[in-house]
Amino acid sequence: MLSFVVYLEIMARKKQYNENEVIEKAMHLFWRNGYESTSVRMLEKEMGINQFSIYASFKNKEGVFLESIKLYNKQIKAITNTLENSKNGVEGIKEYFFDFLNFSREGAIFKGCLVTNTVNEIKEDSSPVIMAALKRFSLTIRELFVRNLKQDDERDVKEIEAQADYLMNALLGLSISSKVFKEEQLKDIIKITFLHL
Amino acid sequence: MLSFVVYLEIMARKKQYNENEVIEKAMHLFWRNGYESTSVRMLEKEMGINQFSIYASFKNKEGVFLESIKLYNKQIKAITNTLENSKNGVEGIKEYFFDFLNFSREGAIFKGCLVTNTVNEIKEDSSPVIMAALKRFSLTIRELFVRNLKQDDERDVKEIEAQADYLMNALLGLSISSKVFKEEQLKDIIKITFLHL
DNA sequence: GCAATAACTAAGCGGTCGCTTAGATTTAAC
DNA sequence: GTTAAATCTAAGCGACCGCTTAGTTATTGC
Repeated sequence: MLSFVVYLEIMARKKQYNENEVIEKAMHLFWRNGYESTSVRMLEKEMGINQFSIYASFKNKEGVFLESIKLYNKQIKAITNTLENSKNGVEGIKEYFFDFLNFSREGAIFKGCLVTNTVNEIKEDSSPVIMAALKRFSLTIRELFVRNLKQDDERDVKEIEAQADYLMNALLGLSISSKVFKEEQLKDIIKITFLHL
Repeated sequence: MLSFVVYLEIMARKKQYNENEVIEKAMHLFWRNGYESTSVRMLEKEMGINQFSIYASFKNKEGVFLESIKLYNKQIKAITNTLENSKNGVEGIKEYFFDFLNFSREGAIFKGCLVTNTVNEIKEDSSPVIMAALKRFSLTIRELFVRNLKQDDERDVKEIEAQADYLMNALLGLSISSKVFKEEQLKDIIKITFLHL
């Protein structure tokens, strides 16, 4: 405890990097490459700092990734907020789908969803902490869908739950499709997805 | 050339395993674990043969995987044939979705689609041969969807193409969803997917 | 039985992985 | 200027990766 106070009082050499800035770079690398196939050596180069600094700041590779998801969450909040504040039911969800497409775009190519990409790659029992964080993220989105579906009051609870699952399925699919299909196709997919809701 | 004749005439020790049998085991391992995180040591144990034998029979790890896809194709042919022979348009595709769910089941858990799982994991430029095989597979399925959609003659070509993309998106989603959602939810997702087609 | 040959076992190759450590360098307090 | 502490660089740790090779074993034709 005392050592903590001492730590605060005596400052030695300053960090030569900003932790938020280097995480931003790490996040984009994970986003493009996935978790497993992003090595610490690659992170080193992309973040512009030595391995020692990576481990000093974020404990381990998993720590870097968890911070990357936090940042991802923060950035995607711009569009989830729009959804959260929308009062136009299904139409609001549809807009979220289009917003997500834009969000996942990097120039002409689509990177999909960082979370979905990683869920597909990670084994539950080898990375339980990461898996838990990813599931938490997905559930949040699904709850937003449920909330918006309730705004159109002709639906009963059971129907809403099933439709939320249907929408999650479409969104998960979109995360893969966006790497294969062209933009025009993706937009048409979204249109058809919402035709009968 | 002559050496080939000699090779046929003089048989030495016999292989102590059946190549088809060991590929079946390899395929299921890849299906459960994905390509990258299935190591040759794991294949060794699962296939019940030494690394030397693996490389002698299939050249390398990629070769084992390509043979696994071939087998996967052969096995899934049971349900794609049903789709190919169906004459009831959209209804036939819907049945394919349900058939696929059953096909991807291993007891209580769903393993998704071997092809989709791997597409998600592989980087195009690091495994171009595998990627090409996977894309070929996906296109075949999509073409079957188009064929069946044409059977209901009220659609024009442009609509059919868009609907085929929509269905592929749903199927890709299902491959992920099946690892997260319960069976009852998955079936409801399929039902809603086909509501308005 | 004997020589030839293919299939086996097991050890090991170079390379990369996530992560740690030894030692030099920068900062701050006195 | 001296000392203490945090941060840097760079080398290296053990483990695992895909793959190969040396040497043994089983099967064949004669």
